[in-house]
Amino acid sequence: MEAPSAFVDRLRPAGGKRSSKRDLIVNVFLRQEGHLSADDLVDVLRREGHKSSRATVYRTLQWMADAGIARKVDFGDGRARFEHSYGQPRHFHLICKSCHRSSEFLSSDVEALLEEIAGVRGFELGQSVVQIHGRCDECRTGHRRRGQGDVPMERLFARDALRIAIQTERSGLDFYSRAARITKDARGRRVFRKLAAEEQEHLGKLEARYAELLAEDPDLESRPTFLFFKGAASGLFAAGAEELDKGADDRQALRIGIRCERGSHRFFKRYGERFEDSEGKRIFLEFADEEREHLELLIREYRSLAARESRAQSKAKAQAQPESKARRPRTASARRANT
Amino acid sequence: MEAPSAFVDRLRPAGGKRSSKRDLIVNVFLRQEGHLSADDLVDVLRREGHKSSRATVYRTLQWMADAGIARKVDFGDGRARFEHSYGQPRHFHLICKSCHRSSEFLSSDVEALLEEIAGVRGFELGQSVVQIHGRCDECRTGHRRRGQGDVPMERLFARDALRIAIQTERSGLDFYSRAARITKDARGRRVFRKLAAEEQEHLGKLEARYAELLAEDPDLESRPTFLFFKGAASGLFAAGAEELDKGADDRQALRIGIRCERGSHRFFKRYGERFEDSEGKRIFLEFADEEREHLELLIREYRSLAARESRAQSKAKAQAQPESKARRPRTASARRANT
DNA sequence: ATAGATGCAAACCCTTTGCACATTA
DNA sequence: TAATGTGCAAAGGGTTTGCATCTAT
Repeated sequence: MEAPSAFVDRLRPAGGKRSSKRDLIVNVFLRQEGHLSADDLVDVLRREGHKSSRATVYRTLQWMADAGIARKVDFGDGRARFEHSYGQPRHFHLICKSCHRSSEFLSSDVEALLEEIAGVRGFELGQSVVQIHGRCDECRTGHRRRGQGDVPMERLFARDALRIAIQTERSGLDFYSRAARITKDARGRRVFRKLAAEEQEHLGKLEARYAELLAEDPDLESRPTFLFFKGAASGLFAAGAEELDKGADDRQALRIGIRCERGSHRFFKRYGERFEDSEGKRIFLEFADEEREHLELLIREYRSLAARESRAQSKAKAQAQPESKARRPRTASARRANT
Repeated sequence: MEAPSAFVDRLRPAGGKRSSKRDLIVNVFLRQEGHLSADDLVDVLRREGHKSSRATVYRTLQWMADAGIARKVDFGDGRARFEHSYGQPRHFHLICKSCHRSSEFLSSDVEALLEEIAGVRGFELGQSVVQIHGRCDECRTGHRRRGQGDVPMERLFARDALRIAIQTERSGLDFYSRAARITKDARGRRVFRKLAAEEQEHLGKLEARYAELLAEDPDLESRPTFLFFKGAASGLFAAGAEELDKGADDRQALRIGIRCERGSHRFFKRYGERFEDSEGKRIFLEFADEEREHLELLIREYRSLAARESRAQSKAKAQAQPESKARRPRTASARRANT
């Protein structure tokens, strides 16, 4: 969000010389919110006391689009509009045909479907356009809602990413608490407790960051959802917890945990990578990292438990050589878990 | 698909007088496939030996759009294109930025997500635009694939609707066969057998229609998927069958069946209603109707079974008055099923 | 000094409109 | 006859371009 000029400097070598006029236009453009047409931008410049010819503005907008600073969007009203892409994840649009304003949203679910469709059709996916045309809340009801254009999209993205992460963390915490409760093996119990504690701690951090975000902008919480995210990973842990409740031994509990963490890790990694540079992306990728660590821990523990059991088993066998068969409850259940 | 002129006649009163020129332009337009710009249409007319001024063509295209004969689409290249909407469900586009051709697809899953998003944002949903911009298969690989523009979209729609219906029907058949096998009550077994037979019969009809479609156009099967339909109802019956395998008594089997049919009915009704007039729509709605009938039959049977059981129970109670407790296996399991 | 940026006006492209004329109801 | 469609050319709006002029490297 900060240092847009540095950002632009990085992009500058993309083509051409530095020039005070272009710098000016770029900076003014980056200060604007929403979707500007070329003429809108000319007006803003004029209002700020600078005069530039349309041609230059058009050329600069083209230059920004090429450099990746701006994105051209077409709302079908005959004129091209531009939005800056600095720190803004690619997003889709809701366009009110009545007041002609537009708001943004993002849906990984939609993106995933489009990706899949493109794949099936043998299409190399470029940019996708998703526009919902209709009448906005205000135009329908006549009531003015909390403003929409004021909050930087990145903040909304971070808010929603945090919400999803928190929800997932909560499910994870619940899962590990239950797992710790039902695990008989002392070491395994310790591992689950540790993971529960970590989830707890991370949850605390996420909630603190969430509170911080809200403090920076008290209106933030009441704004409409920006990031739609249906196939959330929280469901995985919830399902895992349900499985635990149906009765699971230590090994199964570990297996379920491994499955959940693996899914969760994939999920956040995948979606984190999909988004553009922003706090939301960072949250998802950090999350993915943490889940990976948990995953590795669980796998180590699973191996250790298996090794200990097999040692215990051969020991029991050796002791019970004269007897017909030693009971091997853990091994039996593990075999069941394998199917 | 047939009688487009009748279709146009119905639309005609929408405004204005009949005129030979307009008729001509409309008819020529309706004969074209794909997405025509105004100038494309002028060219086609000229090639067929008719001369019309651009102005008239523009006015006629506008008129067709107003009348609902044509839809204006904007691929972002500065010119408006038109596609005829007669018998064509609303659809989305894949646009090749290399060869500038475009193909269509339809995804109920995407539509459902957009609907949901619009709802959350308080948007009254109008038309949605979904465009996947990228490079098409041919442009990427250089290989020419089976042609894409030749098959009327409606036929693809019907093909895919049939495929989905057939898949669902198969799952349903499997479910009812299993249910019939495990049901102890003779009447209930008969009901399941009847339903299985009906599914079998309907399946046969659908497969016949599918074969017919393929016979009408042998290339049809090899064309890429047009209708993407993920949350298919077939999953419901498969899950139901799985539940049956885990052990279910007669009552539970009926309950599961009711749940599946209800879901299936809702599903096909909902999606059938979403599409525009076409064979695909008809298939879905017919399907929904059939599922509704099955649903009603199952519910009747469930009530009948419950009544018979309760009669048997009170009779047993009366007979066994002196004894300590009569065994009531069905009632006990029914109680379990309730939770 | 020279490649590149700017400003102006003209050109461009797609589309709509004004107006005289032709057609239809 | 009154209302509507058609053709032509002109105007519109958004955008690009040619060219002379500046300005950074």
